[in-house]
Amino acid sequence: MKKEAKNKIPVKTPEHIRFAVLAADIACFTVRDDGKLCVRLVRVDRPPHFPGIPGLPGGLLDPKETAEEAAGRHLFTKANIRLARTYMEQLYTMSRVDRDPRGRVVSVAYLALVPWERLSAQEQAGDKQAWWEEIGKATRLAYDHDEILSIAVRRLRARARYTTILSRIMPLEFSLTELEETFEKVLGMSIDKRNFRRKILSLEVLVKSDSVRSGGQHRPAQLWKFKNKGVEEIEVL
Amino acid sequence: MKKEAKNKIPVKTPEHIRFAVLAADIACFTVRDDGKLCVRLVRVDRPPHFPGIPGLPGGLLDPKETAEEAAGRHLFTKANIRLARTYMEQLYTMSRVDRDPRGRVVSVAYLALVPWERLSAQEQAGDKQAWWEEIGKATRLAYDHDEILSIAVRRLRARARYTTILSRIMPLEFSLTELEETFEKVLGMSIDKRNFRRKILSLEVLVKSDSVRSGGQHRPAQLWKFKNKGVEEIEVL
DNA sequence: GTGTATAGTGTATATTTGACATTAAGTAAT
DNA sequence: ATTACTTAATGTCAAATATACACTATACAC
Repeated sequence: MKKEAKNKIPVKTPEHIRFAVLAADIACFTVRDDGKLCVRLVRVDRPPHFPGIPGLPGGLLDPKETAEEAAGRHLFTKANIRLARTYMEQLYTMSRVDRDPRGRVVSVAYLALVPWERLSAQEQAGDKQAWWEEIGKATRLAYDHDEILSIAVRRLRARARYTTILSRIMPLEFSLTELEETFEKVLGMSIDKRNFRRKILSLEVLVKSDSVRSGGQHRPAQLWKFKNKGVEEIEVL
Repeated sequence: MKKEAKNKIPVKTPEHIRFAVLAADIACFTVRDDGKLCVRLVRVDRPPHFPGIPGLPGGLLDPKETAEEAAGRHLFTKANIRLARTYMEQLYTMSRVDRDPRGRVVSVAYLALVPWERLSAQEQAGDKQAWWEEIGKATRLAYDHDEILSIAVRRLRARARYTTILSRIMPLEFSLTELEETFEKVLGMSIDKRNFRRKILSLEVLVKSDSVRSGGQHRPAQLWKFKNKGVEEIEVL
């Protein structure tokens, strides 16, 4: 219990005053080049409750920091993912009184997306401190991070259907097959190739790139990119 | 209204520790019997910054309380709306450092809906402390409550389109015309009567009630109710 | 019984969706 | 250069859904 002092985290809110410790946690997703939808996990080392247990990256807010800024900072310091290429939106605020065994900590959770292609070798890599974990591999996470993760996946699925949010997890240029596979991975369903192409092209959110993806021993694929960088509210599927 | 609370609120978070004051604010909507979409406002009396300025109901979290519990409590104590008949969902967490001139206060905002019909006479009433204000009457609100309100209206509109959330703002029984008018008010558009009826009935979320609404000097309307109490994820319009 | 006000209904057309199979264009091996 | 292989790219028909639009029904007040 005296770990607290060492970590400098004030873990007990006095009962009679109404301060709380604020944290930000991030569910950061990518689609790895093997096609798997993955989330960035870190080793949470807080005995006795969570000795070497995995969890989402996160940490406390500094006094002069918004929750979003803290999320970006901790995503970098804890999980080694730089914010620059990362899309982030607020997800849900977790305020259960006993969610942190050390004391009252309210956490603002964020959903983040980053294209695998835009991660550095170091960011793609995993080690004992931080790694990419395939979604669906049901690991038990520290605190209420299981719940955050499940809210994040639900939200990602919903937003994939009626916004262009997946533009923020795709590489700059991609083939229609790659885009379709990303939809299939995220939505967990298979999609008819011809119908998908007709629909996504009719939305006019894509533009042809100059280049093609050659490499395999087969016909090269035309590459496309999203017209706009933002996340647009358009019914996709 | 506890006057003592005012004095006991620590308004300045010390810079060197990472506590924050936590609050919950509520954007609570109803459709008044005159058909207007309204939000519940309260008088915020915090000179020198907000002397008698309107704002959303809200207040601080108690140490043993979730944000949602605090939202329900303050909705009652500040705005005199009982939670029992009220639907509530988390909206957004506001964490700008200077959002409260008194010091660092992070607020978890909630979206609430309540059927006008289920409000008591006292809850329907307005006085100088709390009242129903028509949406669109651009009053400037205290803190960042303008922003919360605008996020809430956007969210309500989006959710009205692909969920049955409006079931939570309708009376127990209603005519199809009344339901259509609610959609029109919330979405800010006019809807074809016949197409609306065909669509909403095809979703099979409504059941006929036994009664009709008579009263005007015209043909009485069949009344309907929602099959389920919950908010279902179905594409409505 | 006449006037009035809102409730309630149907149809034709355009658009979108869903199901489904073949040809096109490169690479590699012979 | 021919062939085998692999993924890219494309079209059509039927069904479902969306849109546009106008008249009849029923209760009440007078």
